[in-house]
Amino acid sequence: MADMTIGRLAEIAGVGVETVRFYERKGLIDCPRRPQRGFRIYPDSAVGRIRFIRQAQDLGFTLREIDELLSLRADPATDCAKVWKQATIKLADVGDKIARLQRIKGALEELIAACPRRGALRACSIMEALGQPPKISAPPRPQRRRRPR
Amino acid sequence: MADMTIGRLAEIAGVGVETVRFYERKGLIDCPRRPQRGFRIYPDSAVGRIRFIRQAQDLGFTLREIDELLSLRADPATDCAKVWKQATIKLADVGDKIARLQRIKGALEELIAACPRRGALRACSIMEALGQPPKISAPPRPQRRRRPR
DNA sequence: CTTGACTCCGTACTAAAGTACGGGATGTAG
DNA sequence: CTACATCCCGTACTTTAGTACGGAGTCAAG
Repeated sequence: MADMTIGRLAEIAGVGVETVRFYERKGLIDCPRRPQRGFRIYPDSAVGRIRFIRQAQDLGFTLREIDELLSLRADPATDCAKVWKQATIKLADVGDKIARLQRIKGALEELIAACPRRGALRACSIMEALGQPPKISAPPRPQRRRRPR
Repeated sequence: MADMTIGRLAEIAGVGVETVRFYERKGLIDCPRRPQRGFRIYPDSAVGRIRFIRQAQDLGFTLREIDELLSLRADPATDCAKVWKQATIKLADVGDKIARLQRIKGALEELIAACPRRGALRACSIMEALGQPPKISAPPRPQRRRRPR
């Protein structure tokens, strides 16, 4: 099984047809459009690509970040040092996410263990496990904060 | 230092004032509005709350999910078994996220290790580490897929 | 050669999560 | 007491990530 139409691709990858076209517009999947009559024909590797995108999204990466992630394996013409740097940054990012998820996990486990499974709930907050100041220690009031995301 | 106005809270928590009001509207932070003249006054615990929300968001939880997460520590009147169930579900979810992030991490480490830091790039894709079929094995073509998210 | 499923493209709409705006009230430092 | 920073509320705008729609072209089975 190789080479499929957009509908089939969308189906096995578990997304809508429009989503595939959307990702194409965003440059997240290389556009194939073998125009034997205008129809897009995809290699089955496209399935993995789309699955990767969904997974990464579920892990908190934006499409932009996923694009960065994907372009790490891009054309061999790129400067390798640049790629290395990008990968290193992403690695730190991922490590950080893991650490924080592990804190949540620990807190959840504690919560679950502490729960007698009947009666009222003891004081056990997941919140305790997080919310510690990272490093933003209140700059000297630069009037009207602005924080994009 | 306890009890602050919305502006101060927003500042230390590292968000905009509007965001705080937005979270209040969404029921993510309990509305304090001690109306000694309409102004909202927050206890400093609100800082942790907001930080928690941002962290969780960064880890791929939606505000709705965060609400679920937070309501686990809610009022002691709730049935404990219900809370336990919710927590267990979330725990599985978190474990899953961690596993997948670890796969990405491994792939990134490999990529970094394989990169000689100069010259052209060897064939090394992060994509390899993911994209394996979860379980959706193409249902018998139920005509016109539909997949919300 | 018709019919029904599938594709094309562009445009428009939606939902989530904020951000910005504007006009009015309030509180506090000088 | 007056300025000026903050606060109030509601409404409107923005970005991200899709979804939906509609009219037309296309392909394959009967």
